[in-house]
Amino acid sequence: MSAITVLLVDDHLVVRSGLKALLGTQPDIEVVAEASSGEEALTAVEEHSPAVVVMDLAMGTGMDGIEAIRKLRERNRRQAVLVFTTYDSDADIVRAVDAGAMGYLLKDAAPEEIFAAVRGAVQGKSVMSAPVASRLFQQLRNPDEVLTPREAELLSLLTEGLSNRELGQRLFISEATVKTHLAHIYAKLGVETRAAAIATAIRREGMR
Amino acid sequence: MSAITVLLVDDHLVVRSGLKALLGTQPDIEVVAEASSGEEALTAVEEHSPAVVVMDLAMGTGMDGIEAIRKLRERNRRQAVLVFTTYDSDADIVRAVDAGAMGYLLKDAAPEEIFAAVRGAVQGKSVMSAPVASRLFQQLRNPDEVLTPREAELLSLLTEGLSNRELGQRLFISEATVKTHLAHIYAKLGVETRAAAIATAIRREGMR
DNA sequence: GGCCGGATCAGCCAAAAGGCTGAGAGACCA
DNA sequence: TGGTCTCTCAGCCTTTTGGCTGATCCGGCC
Repeated sequence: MSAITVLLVDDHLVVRSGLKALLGTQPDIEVVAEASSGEEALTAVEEHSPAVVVMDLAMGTGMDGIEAIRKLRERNRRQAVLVFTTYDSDADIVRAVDAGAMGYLLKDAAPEEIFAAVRGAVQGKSVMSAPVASRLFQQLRNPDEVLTPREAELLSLLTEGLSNRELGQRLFISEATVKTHLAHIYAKLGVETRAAAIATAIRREGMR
Repeated sequence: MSAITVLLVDDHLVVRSGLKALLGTQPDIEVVAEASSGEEALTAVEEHSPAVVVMDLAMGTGMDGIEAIRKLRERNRRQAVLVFTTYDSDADIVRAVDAGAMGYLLKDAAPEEIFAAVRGAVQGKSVMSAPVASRLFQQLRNPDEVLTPREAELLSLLTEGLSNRELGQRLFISEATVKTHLAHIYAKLGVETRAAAIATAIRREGMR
């Protein structure tokens, strides 16, 4: 039986070669190509038809990882894609899964975990790192922590550094209403100050 | 003549093995040890006395890279340390250089650049990636806008959402001093509130 | 029709943050 | 030696923010 063919996509050469070395230790896995951007990934898939694409979400320039996943899946709905990235941001996880990723691994994952994810991906299995999974579970268990559209709008403006007065003016609501919304947002995010809310929002949702 | 001995410090296994593979292609460079945390790095240096320590700043748990550099340099002022990290944040650069780093490389650096930095470090030369260098130049042109190491440290903690009291406790200074530093930071960043400072810092510095 | 969640607003009070001035200690440099 | 920079701290005052309670309005939904 032939080995599982893999395409690596990451804009960092050292990460690619590290992952290649790691996967190379497995006789049933073979890295057949590498790409350093979303664009390159698309052409590399055309050329090599890898069984699995292992992709970083953060690409320095051009198309980002999410967009690349979406395009890959548009062209071939059977294409297995694994996300292999540094940060476990709620927003990124949701967006990646939505775009069609089969699994979501963090870069500090154990080698065995990575091997298992690659093998699982070709069988259509979904594999994700424990921290990622726990985040998703928490979202499912606690729908109370989901922001309403208006709250999300406020939070987004909050991360631009606006004061309550400015928020009110921008949204055509009174300062009192702003404060009410903020109180709800703080409760849902589990913080007590606007500074912590901003920090949490940016780190958790990938806002910037 | 013997090879340049190197200790790799990064909490991501794939990055370590990638870097090791890359450096292994050079006959005059030898990776003699690896560490996945600041604590491990300290003991590994004791044991192997590497000529150069190549270190990521962002360590998942425990001592961060900056702290590790400081401790290494306290024990041996001749220890060459190269920072090898993902983001070119102003604050991190200033703090790393202040802590005693000899060079500052980004993870997407070209292999030749990395080799040159390692070779330069043992001779006491300072090497940095082009984007990092340009940031420093810009700072030199506008010295009024350059944060002092202490201010950068505060700003970094600020982006974690801490209150003035918490900042004081964390840094072992009074709340009054915290407020003084913050006032200076706001002036240099051109903002008026901590929320805006956090937003600016994160967007401008790539902090997270 | 009644219930509920989301969005809107008000008032009151305590805590936190910010603006301002002034000042001492230590390092570094000309 | 004197000047400059950084870090440290204090007091005073105003503005902003956050916690709490209670209230109205509207659109879906059973």
